[in-house]
Amino acid sequence: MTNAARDPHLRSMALQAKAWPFEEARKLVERFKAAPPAKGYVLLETGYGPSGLPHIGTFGEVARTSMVRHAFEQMSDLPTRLFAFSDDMDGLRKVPDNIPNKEMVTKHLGKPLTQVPDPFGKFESFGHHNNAMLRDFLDRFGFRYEFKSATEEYRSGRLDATLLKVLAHYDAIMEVMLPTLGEERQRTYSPFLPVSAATGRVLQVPVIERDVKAGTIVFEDEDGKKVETPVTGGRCKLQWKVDWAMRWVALDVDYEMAGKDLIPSVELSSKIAKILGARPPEGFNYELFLDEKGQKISKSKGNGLTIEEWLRYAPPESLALYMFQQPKRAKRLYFDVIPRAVDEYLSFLDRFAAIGKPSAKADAEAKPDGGKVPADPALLRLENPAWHIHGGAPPAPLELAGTPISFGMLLNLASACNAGDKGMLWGFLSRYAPGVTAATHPKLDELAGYAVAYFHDFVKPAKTFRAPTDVERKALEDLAAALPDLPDEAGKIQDEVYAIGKRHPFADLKDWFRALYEVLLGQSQGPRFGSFAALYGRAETAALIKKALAGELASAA
RNA sequence: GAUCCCGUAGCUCAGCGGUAGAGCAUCUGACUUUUAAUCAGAGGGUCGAUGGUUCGAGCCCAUCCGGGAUCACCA
Repeated sequence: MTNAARDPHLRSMALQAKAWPFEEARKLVERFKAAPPAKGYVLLETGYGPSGLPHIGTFGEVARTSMVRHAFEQMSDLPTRLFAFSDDMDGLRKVPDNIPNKEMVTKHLGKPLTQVPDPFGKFESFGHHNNAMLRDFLDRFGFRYEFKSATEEYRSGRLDATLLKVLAHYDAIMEVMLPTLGEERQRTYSPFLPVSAATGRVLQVPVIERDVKAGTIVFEDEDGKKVETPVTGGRCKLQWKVDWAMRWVALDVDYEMAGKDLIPSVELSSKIAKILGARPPEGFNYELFLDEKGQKISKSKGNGLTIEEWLRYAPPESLALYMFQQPKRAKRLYFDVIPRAVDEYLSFLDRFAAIGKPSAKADAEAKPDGGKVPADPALLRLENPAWHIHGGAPPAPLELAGTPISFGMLLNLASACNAGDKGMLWGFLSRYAPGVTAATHPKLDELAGYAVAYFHDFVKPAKTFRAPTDVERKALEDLAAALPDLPDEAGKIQDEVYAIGKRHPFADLKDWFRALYEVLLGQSQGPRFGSFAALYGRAETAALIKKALAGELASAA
C-alpha cells in the first residue's frame, strides 16, 4: 500500500489529480477540514442485499469505493475503514429462481434472511450463505473491508440508541416519508417493521401506539392480537430508507455511493439522518449497467453478465478497469466488451511503466499561458487507471520478446488456428519468441487460456463451414493420405500442400488455400497451412480433413 | 411528470480549456511458394444545433433538438 504520508510531493499531486476517485476523496478531505472524525477514523460503507447471490454491481461498488479510499489515503493521514454491510435481516420477499429447494424456502417467505434455512444446506441460513458468497468473492479480489451483518448489529444493541431516536422523531420522519408514498401505502406505512413473535416474519403493519419513554410500539400481530414490543434489540427492523439513515447515524458513515436508481432514496435518507441530528455521508451516484439490449441488469432478470462469466474469459483486473472507467456513464455490460477491457488494461500497464522514462513520448500538460510543460511523473501515475486498479502498485507490463501483447492478438491467433487449447497458441508464441514458455511467462499463459475460452464460446460458434466442391474433395483426400508420411516440419508440409494444389485443376492456387480454410476452419483466411498442420499435428489434421469430407464440420456449424 | 446519462471518423468509443485521437473496418506497401498474422503508411470528422464566457471551447455556461435510462410498488 502506497502512502503519501512521508512524501509531500505525492500528496500535493494527489490533491490536484483529476481522476474521479480523487475528486471523490476530496469530498472527504473537505468533510474533515474543520475537525477529524470523533470516532477516530473515516468510515466508508457499501451495501449489499443478500436476497440473492452477489452480483457484478456489488463488485463494482466495493471496487469503486476502494478506489476512493485509496485515493483519500494519499491525501490524508486519517485512518480509514470500509464496512461491507449486509442487510441480512430484511424479510425474504420472493424466492429466487436460481436456487434449489424452492418449496422449502417458500414456506419461510417474509422471515428475515438469517432465519430462512439455507437451501444449499451448507450454512446456518440463506442469509449466511449469501453473506459467505459475498465474502468469498471480495476476498478473491483482495479487497480490504470489514463485514457487517445487519442481524448481528440489530441484536447486539449497538443500534439501540439510534433506534430510540427514530422512535422519538417518529412524527418528523413520517412527515418526510408519507408524501413520497402512494395513497394505499400511506395507510399502512411505518418506519418500524416488527418481527412477529408468533410467526417470525417481518411485518409491514401500522404502528397503533408508541411509547417513547418505554421505547416500545404497539402493533397488530398476524394472529390479530395487539402486541407491544420494544423497538430495540432486534425486535423491530426498520423500513429501508429509514434503516439506511439509521445505519448512517449509528455507525457514523462518512461515505457511501449508490446507483442512479437510488437517488431519491439517498435524498430521503439524508433528510432523515438530519432529523436524527447527524450529517449524512458524502455520496456519489454511479450509472447503471445495461445488458446487450440496453436494459438495466438485475439479479432477478439474470440478464447482463455475472462476475463468474467475466472471469471465465478475462483477468479480474480487466473487470476492475471496467468499473474504474466512466462510472457516471451507462455502459453495456456484455461479453463483447471483454476483449477491449483486457486490451485497455494491458495498455495502461504499458503506459504506467513508461512514465518518466526518457524514451517515452513526453506527456505534457497545459500551462495557463498556452504553452505546454511536461507533466509531473507522479501526477501521471496517479491519473493512470492501473494505479487505481492495483492500489498504487501496478505490476510490470506483459510483453513477448520486447513487444507488448494484446488480448486481441491472442484472440486472432486462436481463431486463425482454430485453437482447441492454449498449447496450440504456445506453439505459435514460442516460435515467435524462442525460449518463451508458459513457465517463463505465467501471466501470458493465463491470458492465452482466457483467449482460447473466449474464442471457443463466442468466435467459433459464429464460424461457418462449407462443404468442399468435387475438385476440392479430391485434393483434400490426397492431402489426408499424404500427411501421415510427411515429416513434422512446417516447411515440408507446406511444400506438399502446395504440390497437391498444383496437381489438381484449380483455376488459381489461391482457391485451393481458401478452400482449406473455409472447409476445415470455417473462415476465409487462416494461418500458413504447413505451420498449422505441424502444430495441430499431422494425424489430427488428417482426421480433421476426414471429418470435413464426411460432412461433420458443415453440419455441426 | 421528476431526475440522470449520452450525441466526436463507416462502427465502438477515448479526449473534460491550448493547432481533432484510438481500436475495428477500408486502402497501399513490406514480408510470405496462396492467405492470414505481423510491421510500415494512407484516406476518412464544419466534435447534435444555436447563443454566451475566454486571447483561445468537443471540453465551461444557457437554451433547443435527438437518443436512452432510472424513479414514481419494493429494496
